[in-house]
Amino acid sequence: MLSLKKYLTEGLLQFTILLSLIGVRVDVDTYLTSQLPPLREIILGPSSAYTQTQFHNLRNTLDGYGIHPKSIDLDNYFTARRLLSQVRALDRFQVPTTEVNAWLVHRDPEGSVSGSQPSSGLTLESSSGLQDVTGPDNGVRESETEQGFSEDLEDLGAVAPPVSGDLTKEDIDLGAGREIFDYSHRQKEQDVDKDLRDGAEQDDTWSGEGAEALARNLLVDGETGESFPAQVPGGEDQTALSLEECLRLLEATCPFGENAEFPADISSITEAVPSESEPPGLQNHLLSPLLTGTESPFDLEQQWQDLMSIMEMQAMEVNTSTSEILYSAPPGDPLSTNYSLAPNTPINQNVSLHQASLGGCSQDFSLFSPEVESLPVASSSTLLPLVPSNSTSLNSTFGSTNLAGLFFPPQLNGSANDTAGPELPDPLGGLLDEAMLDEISLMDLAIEEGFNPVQASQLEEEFDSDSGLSLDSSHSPSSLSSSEGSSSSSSSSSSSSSSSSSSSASSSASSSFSEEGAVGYSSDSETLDLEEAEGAVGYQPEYSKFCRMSYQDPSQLSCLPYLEHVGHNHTYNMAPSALDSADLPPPSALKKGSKEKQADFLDKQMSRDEHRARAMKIPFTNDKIINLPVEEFNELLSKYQLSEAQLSLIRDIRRRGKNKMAAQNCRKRKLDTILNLERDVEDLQRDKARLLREKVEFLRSLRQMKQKVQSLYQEVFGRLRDENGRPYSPSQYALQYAGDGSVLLIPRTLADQQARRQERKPKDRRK
DNA sequence: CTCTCCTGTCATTCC
DNA sequence: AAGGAATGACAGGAG
Repeated sequence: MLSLKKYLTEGLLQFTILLSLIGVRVDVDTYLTSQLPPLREIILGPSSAYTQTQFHNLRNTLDGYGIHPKSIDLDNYFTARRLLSQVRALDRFQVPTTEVNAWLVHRDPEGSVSGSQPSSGLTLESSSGLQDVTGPDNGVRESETEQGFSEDLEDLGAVAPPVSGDLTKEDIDLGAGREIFDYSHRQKEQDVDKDLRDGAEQDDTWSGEGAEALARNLLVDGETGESFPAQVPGGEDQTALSLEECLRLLEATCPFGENAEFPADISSITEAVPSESEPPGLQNHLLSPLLTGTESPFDLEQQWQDLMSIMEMQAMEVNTSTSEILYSAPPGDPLSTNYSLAPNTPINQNVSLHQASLGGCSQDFSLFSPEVESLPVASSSTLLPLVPSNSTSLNSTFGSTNLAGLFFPPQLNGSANDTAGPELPDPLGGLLDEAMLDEISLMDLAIEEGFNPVQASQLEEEFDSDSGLSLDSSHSPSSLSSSEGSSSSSSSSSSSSSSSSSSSASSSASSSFSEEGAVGYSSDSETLDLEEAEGAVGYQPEYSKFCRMSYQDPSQLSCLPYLEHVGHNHTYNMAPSALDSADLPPPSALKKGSKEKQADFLDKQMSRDEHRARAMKIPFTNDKIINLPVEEFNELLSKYQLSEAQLSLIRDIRRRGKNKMAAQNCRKRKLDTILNLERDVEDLQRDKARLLREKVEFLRSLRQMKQKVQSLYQEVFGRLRDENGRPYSPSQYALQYAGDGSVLLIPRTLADQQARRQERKPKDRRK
């Protein structure tokens, strides 16, 4: 039931967004499967914030080091882990890890405010890709971390000082019988309030100590700076190729070896082919695994995926400029096969040839350039006719015309395929068919999903400008409260260490507690003085503004030892112990004047409940009322002889105080949820863009390989002679590749039938 | 004056 | 059953 509810509330929303991003059918699937854990986290809630747990138990058992299950810190932890995992999972199967990052506990809280939130909120992509994604470890969500820990000052600063007029309404809501709050009570209450204002000068506790900003957490630049030299096939050598060599090449299904001959104007086709040649050894390295089989050792895959991931992150921010590096496959990368094409490689009896193509593919990835991104849309329409035509017009001429069509630049962008396609005799049989089908499917995908790079960029803009998702976290209360959290932690944690009375794990002893416990109930005279001071000063909104949104949780603070050493106080306008001072007996040597302002501050920090409590002469602080564990709270109540009205007020104060904190936490969680979603959207957008780029590159290389195979085919076929020394007619004969790699010269009709057969298989399979 | 945002509060549900 | 967390809804203050 719980999961269902959560799913329906948070999860469904996230899932919807994710689905819309993922699209209908994506080759992303292969990646998403590997992203399952993060995806599930996204769907079911990125953090514990969406899972209700037994906080009481947890809080009581975590014994001082407990991260509040709902705390933003835990959110940070999970978010960081999730994002990191997502990054890792982008290109490989995710191996869940259980390591706990040290930054979680020991991170400098201050760095968060400037380090992470502003960047994440305003410019969600401000940092480099690697930084951005690996950032969580460093500071993506640090501010929230500390916010989650510090909630102790909520009564000190988060409350706008009330005017006494509010009391009338609230008195009715106090839960006590209305008769309790009769006019005399109310009158007295208001009088007390007034007196409090006048006497606020006695409060001398606001130190206003300037807090030191903690050393900022610097985002560690995760960029490796590694450069992976693109491996370029050196197959452009213009050497004479004998028929035997051609056949050998074809048989070896390695048409792109060094010795492969290409027509002189091949350069016009592969305009982006780098001219540099590569060492033969490397070439062999690249090709050898392709010839051996499809199996891909996991370690190799792992390395490859890691490499891809790293390079991906680098290329992400540089966009397409560096993407050519991205796909310079390391030696032996049959993994590229699995990477994207393997699911779409139904080239049944041409396995080896296909692998060779992939090898070339990986080599040709270096050809990728931004301009290519315009290719898929253009070529998709032109390549489509190839599929049916391959099987039907096999008898059409195959020769010089096709050669010309193949090797002229128009071929590259597919325009030549428009005309050449129907005429192609499909000498390559199922190979090209399948490849074409794959390509077309990819193209279709690109079209139907709007994977046009331009559209992708538009999409990004759209998301960036989405008012619903883009939040300026630098202005968000969370970032504001983060500093306060650290500051408040200093006051409360230090005092809590001194207050051994409330040493239980859930004790929320703040400074007021220990002091209060020692001092006890303040005298009436003090109260009166404070009340006088209260009436003297008007409301100053600045204070409430600076002091609001304090999500501090005293219990968490007391449970975090490292915060005890944070000697900062960012509560510039907030009296660290406003409540305490109010209850403390007035210092005898209290000077009026300078102290008066502080008293005003203090008075304005007081919430309505505090005023009420004072008016009702509640003998302990609201902080205590709210934050004490139930047992201690009841114990406290039993110590005093309290009237029914007082008890009722106390319980109301406790209830409201608890609820106030809960509301703050709730809102914070909401905000975090939105930010998480925002971040997830960014990640998915990046993934999407990356996949789009990869797809474009794959298509491009595939096309190039097809052309090369075509040219080789024609080269070989053109050199074949019958027993009379005459060339074979392309309309009557065709070369066919057998499963064992041999090449046969068969009649065209037979080739037609086989091609048709192979064409149907994938179609049926796709249904 | 209106709108928006923030915050506190209440009611309710759930654990 | 009580305590409390979570959250939607509402109101009021402030800009």
